[in-house]
Amino acid sequence: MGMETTFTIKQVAEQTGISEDTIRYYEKIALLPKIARKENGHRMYRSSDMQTILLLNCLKKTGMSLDEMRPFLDVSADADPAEYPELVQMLRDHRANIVNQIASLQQIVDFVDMKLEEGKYRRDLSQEQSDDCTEAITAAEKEKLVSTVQMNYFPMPNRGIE
Amino acid sequence: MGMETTFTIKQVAEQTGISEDTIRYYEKIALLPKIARKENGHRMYRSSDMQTILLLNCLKKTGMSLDEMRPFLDVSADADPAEYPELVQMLRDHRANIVNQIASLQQIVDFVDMKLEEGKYRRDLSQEQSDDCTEAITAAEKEKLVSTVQMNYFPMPNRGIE
DNA sequence: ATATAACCTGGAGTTGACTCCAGGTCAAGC
DNA sequence: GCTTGACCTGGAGTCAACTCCAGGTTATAT
Repeated sequence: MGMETTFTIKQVAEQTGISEDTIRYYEKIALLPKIARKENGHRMYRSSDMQTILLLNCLKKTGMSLDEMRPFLDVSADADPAEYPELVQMLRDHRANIVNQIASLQQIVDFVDMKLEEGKYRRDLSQEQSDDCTEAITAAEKEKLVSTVQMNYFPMPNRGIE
Repeated sequence: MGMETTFTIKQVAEQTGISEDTIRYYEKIALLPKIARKENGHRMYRSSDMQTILLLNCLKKTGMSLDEMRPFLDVSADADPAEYPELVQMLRDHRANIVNQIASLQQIVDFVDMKLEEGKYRRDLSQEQSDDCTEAITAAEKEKLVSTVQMNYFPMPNRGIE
């Protein structure tokens, strides 16, 4: 019968790179659901639990606090999101923030790449779009006599560090 | 002669939304350079200082620790980056992380949007690309019987919440 | 039989990033 | 002359997010 494969906490820790203590901590503060136990009391993680842990870690890296993550998990778990329209708005807002942040980071990277190549810089369209971040970087860069650069995304530039 | 306009700490706090205490703290831990003083000892911020503060705030929002920000500030300040190739690599790495993160967030948002529209979902190419984050989400979503979705960036979807 | 290893719990300790406070200076207004 | 407000300093306090630990159980290996 459908015996789902499960993992020990050690395995989960190894595979996710997150410490056992932290994983237990996430359960303690209810970021993870109650994990099922074996007869001996040891936790048995299902792969969906592991995915949730990875998701937490990912959201954390985007600067989200553990508390802020709860709604994300709710939507992922309850699967009934039409009930929470403001939650969806939160998701959208957070994405918008991240979009702005990456734009800013992209500019920093472009800036650095540019300096490496000394002189070879391309200037293109400067789109509208406003967030403290983008402003911060464009303005900071202007101080160094570099104008706004185009933002390009997925194709990692990899321009010669030669 | 070139009298640059300066700002009081209060003004900087108001304009950046960051508290005076925090601004002083950043100087204390040398994330900001020594800020010039007036005769009476009060700090005089130049607009480049303000931009640096905004940059710090922006990087913070992307989940970077204050310590990790230091190299970014060095490159921005010293303007001599060919000396630090591993620093450039750091920048690239961080950007790559963020790119992956936004891809993941995009998928979450798409997922939620999809659920709102109940049934109308588009499935496109699923690119390669690997990061715990993207894996976490795609796998988590598969659990809910939703397949990988295409990532689209700047045009905010804004599909009817109707 | 016993040691080793993987797990458990509750709670204390640590770290990073602020945030608050007491006590003091200085300049302007009443 | 005195109060008010904006600033200063050093240091203590707070909060989130871990991280560590002591003391205990159970399963496997020698």
